[in-house]
Amino acid sequence: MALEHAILVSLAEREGSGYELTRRFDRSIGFFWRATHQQIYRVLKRMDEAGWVSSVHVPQEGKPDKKVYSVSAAGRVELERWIAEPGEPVEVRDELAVKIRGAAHGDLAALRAEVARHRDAHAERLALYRRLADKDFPEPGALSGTALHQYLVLRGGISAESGFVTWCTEVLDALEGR
Amino acid sequence: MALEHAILVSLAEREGSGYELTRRFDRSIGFFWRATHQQIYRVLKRMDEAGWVSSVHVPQEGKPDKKVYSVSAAGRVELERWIAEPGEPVEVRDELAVKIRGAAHGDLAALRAEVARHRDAHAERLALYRRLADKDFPEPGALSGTALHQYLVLRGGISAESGFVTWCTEVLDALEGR
DNA sequence: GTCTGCATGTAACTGGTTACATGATTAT
DNA sequence: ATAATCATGTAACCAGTTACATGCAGAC
Repeated sequence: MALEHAILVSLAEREGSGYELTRRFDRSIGFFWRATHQQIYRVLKRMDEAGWVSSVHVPQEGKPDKKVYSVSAAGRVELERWIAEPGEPVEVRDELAVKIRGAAHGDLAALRAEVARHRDAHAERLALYRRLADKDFPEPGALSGTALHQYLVLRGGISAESGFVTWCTEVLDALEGR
Repeated sequence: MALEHAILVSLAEREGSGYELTRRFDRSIGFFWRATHQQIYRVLKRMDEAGWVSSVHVPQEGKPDKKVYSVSAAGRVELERWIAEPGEPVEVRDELAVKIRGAAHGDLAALRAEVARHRDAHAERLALYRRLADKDFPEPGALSGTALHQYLVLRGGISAESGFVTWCTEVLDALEGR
């Protein structure tokens, strides 16, 4: 149950409305924990009831009003508790791996095309992460605090995506049957 | 919706009961698509109704009887269709990344311990995959067919787990504050 | 007598996705 | 005109987890 906590982390960095959180989950923190606006609104409501966040109604001109959420004292306690709590290491769950495993029961050419598609998608993601790292953290050695933490998470994304690209390439080579 | 297809792949390799499938999902194919027995029984029932598999009641001595499932013609068609169908590339969803991102709002020492725990778990998983690769595929260059496909999937696991280990180590170094 | 393995299931719940719904403002 | 952005939600559904339930055989 980490969406609550991902929202707490995001709101602790900066308060915001459900809509603004949705934008953030389309980028940054959402690269590592995706969520749709429906889910975010539902969970925000639950968190409000639990007292982890509080909201202020903010009227706007030319735009619809919004409800701005911020982390309460209880929310900060909960966030600290959760960060220290041991969790399960990520488990791989990869549809493509299942397809490769079943390659003998399908069309090899189609599967190769699929692997190439995944390789390209991961390469694009990797390029994006590298661009973000270069732009936002040009001097990694000098980082500390939240900027360092954000950089480290981005490094994890770069590591994961470059691993996928390498693996897809290896699979393609092996399936080419040259 | 890939559990159906993971089961089809597994049953296409060898027929088996729900219980036997559960054992397989504790190893091999389950390393890349985990499932519990409850889920497997439920999905097998649905697949039977859909005509993708057929079952035979097999009486046993000294053990409870079992229902052995095998892939039907319709199931083989469905499996081939699914393998050729484009799917979504895996998305990273990592609780640990969220915790690191929120490090400023928690206890750093506890977080370091948590990262070290994850590093150890991934290192263990990596060692297991390497052991399996050495044992089952001692001559990777000579592989073809299903054995090659199984090896390639295992290579993906090795790549992913070694990526995690490297990343955790990098994070620990950066958070040591030396 | 207690635990492990074999074997199959039901029921309740949680988390996440997809579709539907509304309505104003601004840019093309 | 039409699409995109801002803003918030409901409802139905699907997938997956946890807990509960049964019962025999064989090993320690």
